[in-house]
Amino acid sequence: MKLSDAEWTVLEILWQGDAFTLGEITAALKNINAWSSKTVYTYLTRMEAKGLVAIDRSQNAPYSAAVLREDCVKSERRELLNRAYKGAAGDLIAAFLKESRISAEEKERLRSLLDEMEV
Amino acid sequence: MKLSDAEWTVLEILWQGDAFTLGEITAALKNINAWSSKTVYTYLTRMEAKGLVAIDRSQNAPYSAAVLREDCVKSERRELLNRAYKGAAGDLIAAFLKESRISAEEKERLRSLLDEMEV
DNA sequence: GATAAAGGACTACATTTGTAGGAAAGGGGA
DNA sequence: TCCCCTTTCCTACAAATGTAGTCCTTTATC
Repeated sequence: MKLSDAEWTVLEILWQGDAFTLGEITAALKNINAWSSKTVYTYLTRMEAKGLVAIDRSQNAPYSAAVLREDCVKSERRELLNRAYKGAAGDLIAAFLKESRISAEEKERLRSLLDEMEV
Repeated sequence: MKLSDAEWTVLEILWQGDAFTLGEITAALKNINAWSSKTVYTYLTRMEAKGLVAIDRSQNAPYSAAVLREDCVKSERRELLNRAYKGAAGDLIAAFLKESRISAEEKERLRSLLDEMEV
């Protein structure tokens, strides 16, 4: 499932807790997008239809995420890897290494990861 | 600039050469998407309006990419890094390392990159 | 010179996404 | 009990995207 920016934004809120009311979600989004609660509601119901959000209409905090953040992140990783690097993870990793400033501890961590990997 | 799947597909063709005719592009896409040449033409002109494609109507091979692949790849990298990792490149790289099988040579290459990086 | 094939310009139409407005219903307090 | 605020549901409407069709012109070909 490919998420739009708006969908990703909504899910980021939902991933921060268990279940929310419309008001809570709208309030949490205030700092990011000044969406009307109507707009937020539209997103939530459309995302329910896509299986991204669960709505339990019997609860007073009906809204929750229906997908795991880790799964979404993984599919974004796959998307980048295949689209831009045709699966060549080494190149991708090298590109990230080159353009990011990584702390010494991070470097150590990555080195250990490399060591631990079976070939 | 955020590219849709279709736009990316078209650009992948254009990046393979200098300038193309509509027929060449349509033919090259045959294996991937069986788009009518009309559809391809629509994409090309819309992408011209967005500055993604250059059309030199005085040439017989009028179509070429107006953006560099490397720039598009870079912006996809940024997108993933910020969206899914909030800029934490170390985590992102670790995730790619963990889920990809990387050859011994690649591992060496990455190790060297780590060594070369100034902190 | 007539014709077919390819390309260009314009138009079309459905779907998805962004962004709400309005009407109705439910719940909580004066 | 009545009113107000929030929530729901339904509807709307523009822009972007996916996917062509039509009609006209150019060009190569017989």
